[in-house]
Amino acid sequence: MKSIFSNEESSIREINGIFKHLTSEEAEKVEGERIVNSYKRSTLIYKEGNRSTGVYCIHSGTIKIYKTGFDGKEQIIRFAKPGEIIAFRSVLSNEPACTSAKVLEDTTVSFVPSETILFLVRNNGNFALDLLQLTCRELEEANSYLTDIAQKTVRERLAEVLIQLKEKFGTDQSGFLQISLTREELANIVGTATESIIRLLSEFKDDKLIELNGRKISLLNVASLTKIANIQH
Amino acid sequence: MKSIFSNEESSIREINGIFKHLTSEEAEKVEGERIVNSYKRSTLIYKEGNRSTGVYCIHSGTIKIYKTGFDGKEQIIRFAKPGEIIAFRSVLSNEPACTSAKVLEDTTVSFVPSETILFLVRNNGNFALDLLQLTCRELEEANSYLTDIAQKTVRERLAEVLIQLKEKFGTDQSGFLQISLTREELANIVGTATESIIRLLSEFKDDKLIELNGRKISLLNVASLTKIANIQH
DNA sequence: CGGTACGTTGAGTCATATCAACCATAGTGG
DNA sequence: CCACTATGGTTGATATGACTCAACGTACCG
Repeated sequence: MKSIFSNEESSIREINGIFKHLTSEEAEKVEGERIVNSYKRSTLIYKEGNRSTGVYCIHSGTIKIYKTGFDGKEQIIRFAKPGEIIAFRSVLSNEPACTSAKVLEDTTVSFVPSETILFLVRNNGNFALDLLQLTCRELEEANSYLTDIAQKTVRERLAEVLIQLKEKFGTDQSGFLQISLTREELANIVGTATESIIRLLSEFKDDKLIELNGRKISLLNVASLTKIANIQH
Repeated sequence: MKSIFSNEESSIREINGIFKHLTSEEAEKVEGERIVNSYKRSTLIYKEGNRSTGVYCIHSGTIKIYKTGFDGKEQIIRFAKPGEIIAFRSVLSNEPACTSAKVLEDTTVSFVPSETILFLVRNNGNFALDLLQLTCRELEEANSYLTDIAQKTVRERLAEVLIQLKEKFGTDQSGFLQISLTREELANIVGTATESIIRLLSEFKDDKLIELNGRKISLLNVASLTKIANIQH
């Protein structure tokens, strides 16, 4: 496991794939302009409606990105983990943030100012292309999940979300997902009520598809879950 | 109203805003490489799973972009009208298309090969930035609609969709929306069953919120519809 | 020790999906 | 010119998934 220190000392090009095509001078410029910060669990990094003054490259920890719906209910859009960047949409489109970001697991980030990012986009075509691919990937995921929410049942979506969480965060030695979410947060990903999540998790548990230990979840039968989720390949 | 001919003859920079920052030489390059095509209603322009070899800039007509869900049901992601481009996601990320595009109203498009687009991204930072803003705008819309589908009722979403259609396509002299959709297509935007759309449209009609004439829809009381839609500003 | 946040369960309700029947229209082919 | 078929629209009856509300348990924290 890398310490925060080793991350701070390593080059920005290694920390975050998005910077892989920077020239040495560009990388040095970013090194000089980035600001490393640490945030504790529950810290709000940025808030819907505010302008972003830069992007955050995540060194360590986990962050949830969510939108607040009409009645204040949050819809989790995605999670960000080490190697990913957040707030780039607001920076690139020069508009207020349309999501909020809150720390799930204590995190260390590099803040890179908007002007630096925009400078790089204008001056390094490969960097621009990498960013475009990043936004396009997110766009694809958003459209795909849109279709799922519109067409699948809550049960199917929960199975799918569990599988995605496993793919994204992996498992510890005991097989438990390496992400800890409240039932309410799970509900806010799937797009349902907390009680529905609780009942479905119990069902999955009774059916020996998963194992539960407080907030820890282990997938016992991915094949069956995949079938339940109706995942297309 | 512009004729197809005048569109073909006008500069690509005027036809599509995305090209507004091209240099004269770049614009000329695009002029030389684009291929103008016309498609009749119901033509499939590209299909989910296939690779795109370029983007399509729409001169005239309307196109629906949709994903096919697990059981074959289509989810309409967006509509494209003159001045917009389609298939850029697949081109930029160099992946198979994750949506299909079908002609709703006879259309004329300029096909611009992938290599041309990628060349421009790499060589013109402002073009890259414009494309980034375009993808970011779509990303925002996708996330926003994701939240709506997850949290709002069908009734709320239908009201919202009707308002969005009015904003995007406008109305004719009689006040009818300038887009003609089947009940099934409406259902495939809102993410519900055809029968539900029919019933809700009748309700709205009974409540004097809309007027119906076959597929033609006129919004009589946008204020009430906005309230029903719970649209946040 | 009281407070707060989270988790769980049961009961009742409602919005929406599903199923089925039917009508209208238009295009097709013999 | 007429059956034939396909497509789209409508309505009613019924089923049910999921939400809401309410009560209660648990655990941690100051």
